[in-house]
Order: sequence, then C-alpha cells, then structure tokens
Amino acid sequence: MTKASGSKLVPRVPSRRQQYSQATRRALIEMGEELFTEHGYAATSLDQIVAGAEVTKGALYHHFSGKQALFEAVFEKVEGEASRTIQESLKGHQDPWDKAIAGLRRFLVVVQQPAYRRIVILEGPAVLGYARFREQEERSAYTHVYDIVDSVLEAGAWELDEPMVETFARIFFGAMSSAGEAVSTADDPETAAARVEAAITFILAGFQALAEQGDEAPGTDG
Amino acid sequence: MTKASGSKLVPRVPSRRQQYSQATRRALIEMGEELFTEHGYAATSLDQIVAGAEVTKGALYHHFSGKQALFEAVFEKVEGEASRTIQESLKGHQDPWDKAIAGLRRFLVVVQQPAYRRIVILEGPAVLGYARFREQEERSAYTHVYDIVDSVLEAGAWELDEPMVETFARIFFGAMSSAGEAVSTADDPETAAARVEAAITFILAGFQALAEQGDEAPGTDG
DNA sequence: ACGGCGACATACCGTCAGTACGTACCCAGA
DNA sequence: TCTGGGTACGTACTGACGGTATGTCGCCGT
Repeated sequence: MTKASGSKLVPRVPSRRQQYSQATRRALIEMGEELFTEHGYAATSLDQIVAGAEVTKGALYHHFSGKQALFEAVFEKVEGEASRTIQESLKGHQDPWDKAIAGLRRFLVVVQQPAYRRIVILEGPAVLGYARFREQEERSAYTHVYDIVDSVLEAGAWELDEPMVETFARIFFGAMSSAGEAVSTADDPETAAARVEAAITFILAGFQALAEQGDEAPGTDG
Repeated sequence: MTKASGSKLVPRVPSRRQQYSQATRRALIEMGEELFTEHGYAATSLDQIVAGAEVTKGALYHHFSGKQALFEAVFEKVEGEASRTIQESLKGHQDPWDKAIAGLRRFLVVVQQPAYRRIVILEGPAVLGYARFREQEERSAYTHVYDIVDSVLEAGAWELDEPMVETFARIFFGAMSSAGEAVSTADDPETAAARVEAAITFILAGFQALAEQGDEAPGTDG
C-alpha cells in the first residue's frame, strides 16, 4: 500500500490491462448500485451482482474485500454525486439566506432519487455502521450544510463557538433528511417540497427576526 | 381472525399453559432485544437467540413468522417503552413551550439508551423497510412530537392546515432524531445535550419573535 | 379418561458470503 | 523473441444461517 516509490506519484496513463480492470470495477459498482437500490442490501446476493456485471465472484473479491466493501464503494459514488450536485447549486449565490434556500431546493431534488434514498439514507447507517456512515457524510453532503448554517449564523451576527455551530448544523441536517424523506414518500412530491420549503423559510425568518431585534446568542451554558 | 363469538371478548385469566407460552415469548423478545442491541440485526443469529432464551427454533417459529417478525416485536417493545416515557414527561405542563422543552429533554435521555438507538433509529428503517417503520412510529413517539408542534404553532396564533403542521412535525422529528444521535455519540453527552437544548430553544424563540411581530403564516402556495 | 390441540423439539434443506486454488494474459527484462 | 512473474480474473467448495417439515409431549375441556 505504501508505494510512494517516487517514480509513480503522477498517475500514468493506464495500460490496456488497467483499463479493463477499471472497467470491471465500474461494472461491479454500477450493478451493485442498481440492485442495492432496487432490492436493498440484504436481499441482493453477490451472485446476482456478478451475473449482472458479467463477471464472477473471483473478480469481485479481487477488487473488494467483501460485500460490505462493495456497498461502501457504491455508497461513496452515490453520495459523491449528490454532494457535487448540491455544491453546484450553491455557486452564484452570495447571500447566506439565498444559499440556504438554493441548497435546500437542490437537496429536496436529490433526496428523491431512489439510489440516494435507499443506499445513503435508508441502509447506509445500518450497513456501514453509524461511525463509518458519519465518517463518509462528514466529507461530503454534511459539509455543505455546515457551511450554509455557518454563514447564516454569521450573517445573524451571533458569535458562536464551533461546537454550537456544529450542533445547529446537525439539527438542520437531520431536519432536512427527514423532510426529504417526507417529500420523497409523499403522494405529491411537488407540493410536499413546496411545504417543506415554506416551513424552512419560516424557521429562517425566525432567525432573521431574532437578528433584527438583537437577541443574544444561545450559549453553551445551559 | 373474525372470532367475535361474543363469549370471549373479555380476556380470560390466562391458564397455566398460556402463562408458560407468554413467558417463552417474552424470553425470546428480551433475548432478541439484548442481542440485536449489542450485535445488530444481521450479526445476530436465531441460534444465538434461542440458545439465550433456552428454547429452540421450533418455539421461535411458533411465536413469530420469522426473524424479521421477531425484530418487529422487539421494535414495538423498545419504541413503546420510549413513547410512554416521553408521554410521562409531558404531564404537568400546560404551556406549549414548556411542554416542548420537557419533551425534548426526555427525548434526549431516551435516545441515549443503546436499545433505542440501535433498534429504533439505526436499524429499524432498514430492517422493517421505511413504510413499516413509519407505520410504527406514527402511533407512538411521532404522535407526541406532532402534538407538541401542533400546540406550539397554535399558540403562535398561526392557522395552518393539517399537512403544513405535519410538515413542521416531520422536520422537528428529524431534527430531534439527528440531535439525539449527536448527543449519544458525543464525547460528553451532558454538554452536548445542553447545546442541543440551547439550539432548539433558540429556534423556538424565533417562532415567538415572529408571533409577537405578527408575521403571516407560511402558506402552501410556494 | 381421553381425544385433540397447542406448544414446543429435532432433523433437514436451500441459499449465500466467503475461501482456496487454478489459470490466462500482459508486460518487463534479457 | 522468449520467459518469468504478477495481475486479473474463473471455478469449486465450505460453513453458517434462515427457514421448513415433521414428530412428540402434556395440558384442558368434555
């Protein structure tokens, strides 16, 4: 694993063999994403995955240490794509409140994608374990939420220490995950999303109201 | 199933045989709770459970249709106990804001119990499926959140239709679940809980500020 | 006192994650 | 061009586990 041999730090153009290898790896991940999304982790057998990817279990166990490792690779892919999509939506907004609403809107779209719902939200925590799950989230979707919350709180001119911002971010992240679930399972996701947006806007308005009337910030000293 | 034969509507005093049966059933559920909590659903084998309960698989499959059904019974027990604990904490409070804080405090205690964390929050959705999971929650912990949110919103003199209240309730429920997770995984749960309480109090203060300055309610027309 | 049914126990089966080992093929060096 | 070796798989197998089929014992109503 420690192959900092000095000469290959720059990724070489992959040889044909390496290209084939990466292709089968991608095929496994994509098939895993498809089947995990449709049937869930437990109800998807490795035989189904390797059959769908047109390889064998030998190939799978060459690329991944096991079923859970494959799931984690799928998780990273789905989560990474979602994270990038949200990040994209934040560009072009300077005002923290605008950024918050834009991010929320995009998140409500992302959370309706079956793959994200099932793999990241529903089964991610249980399959990876909460520790690894959070570890993954920390460096993707959650960071955006944290940034937004941080900007909003900073715009409110409250001076909060980092753990307090962290707490707010956690709360909002949970709120949005739950809201996303509600939206994606609603009979009419469109109006459900509109309702969520209205509710969050309302809560943010409460923040603004407090900011205007100069309320003191919530301290850690409960 | 339709045995409204009229004579046995009143539950009879259970015979010795029925008492034994209920005892083994309870033993299975308790052993399931213990092992599911410690090792998780997938990593707990039925052999371990029946061995711990000092019965055999025949007994288990006599009482439950399978592993998942046993899990659901365990889920109902843990969730029911938590729900009753929270409900208890709401008594003696009339003011909606007080009720909200009291409920929050108790919830933050409940959510730190390993059984609730693992079985209800972490693995519940994945094992039962989101539909059944929500079905269970609807008639227990969530109802309390809904009631509290409803009271708070009503106290704010906003007139919201039912789906809008539902949206707020969902958001708050998600926020509190996530906050609970943060608390229970924190190095210092005490101060973490204090921070969460401060944050929620702050958000509620925002509601009050809006109420005082007579802001209009968030509508469904996004 | 006895027939029957409820409450289990036992033996067995199919499935599936993971492993051991074999092999084809590419690529570097001679 | 040949060759050794290592990468990227394929094949055959195992143990464990969820679930089932069937046997059996004893309480309980009649």
